[in-house]
Amino acid sequence: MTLNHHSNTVCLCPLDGIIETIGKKWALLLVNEIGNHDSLRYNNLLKELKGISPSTLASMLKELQKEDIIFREAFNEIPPRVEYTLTKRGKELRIAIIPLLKWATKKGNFKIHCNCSLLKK
Amino acid sequence: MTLNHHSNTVCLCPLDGIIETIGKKWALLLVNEIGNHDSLRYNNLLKELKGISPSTLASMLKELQKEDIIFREAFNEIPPRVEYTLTKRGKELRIAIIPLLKWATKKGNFKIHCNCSLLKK
DNA sequence: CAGCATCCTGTGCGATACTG
DNA sequence: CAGTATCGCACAGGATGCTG
Repeated sequence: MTLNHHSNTVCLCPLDGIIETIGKKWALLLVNEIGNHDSLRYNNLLKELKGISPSTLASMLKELQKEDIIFREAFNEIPPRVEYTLTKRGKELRIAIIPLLKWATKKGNFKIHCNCSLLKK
Repeated sequence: MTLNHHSNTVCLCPLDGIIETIGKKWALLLVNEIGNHDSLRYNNLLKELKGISPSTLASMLKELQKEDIIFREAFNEIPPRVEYTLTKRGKELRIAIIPLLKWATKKGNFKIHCNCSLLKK
């Protein structure tokens, strides 16, 4: 994806690269789910995100780690334990998408009913 | 994509469905390009969005029309003329992604250099 | 428990040629 | 000019079974 610079117009260059990650089917759901729980483990995520497959979850987790959005902490125990949390950047992302959520709720003439506390402010 | 409702947490239900469109490779670039020019024609878009193929452009245009993000106006002339503009909803989308753009510019310790006027406010 | 390896399907998307 | 039709590839992502 090639993005241009224009001083008098909006450019999307900052999104270059990150859109491929953020736009993926489970990316934001994953970020949100972890954010809602502070910390989550692999099998928890597998259950909470109904429908995601192990392989897909694993690859998304890696990708989001690489983008410094989530943090992986492994404990040397038996059985093994791994906790996923949002990084500072990940928490900021969660905030940054709120306008987009608000936009999405206004569809045509009707408004999608949603109980999200953050959308009511 | 299945999204849950939780009253005390952030939910992504509003994004259900729309993410599949917005997250696509050319979607935001297309919205932005049209927004920057007020109005654009098919072949203009083909040139401005360097690298997009005719078929991809055509399918994206259709999808964005269906989502009420862009508007297609055909003139009965020879040769044929078709103008694409942003709908009200499309213009709002363009504004709604600015926080996301700002977020994306802050990558780790360095800041992406970008000349976008809207990002400097 | 937390994944990885493997296989398989759907589809996003590019290239090119053609049409009303 | 504004697309459509056809082909082909790459990859997202599901299902299942295996491993440290």
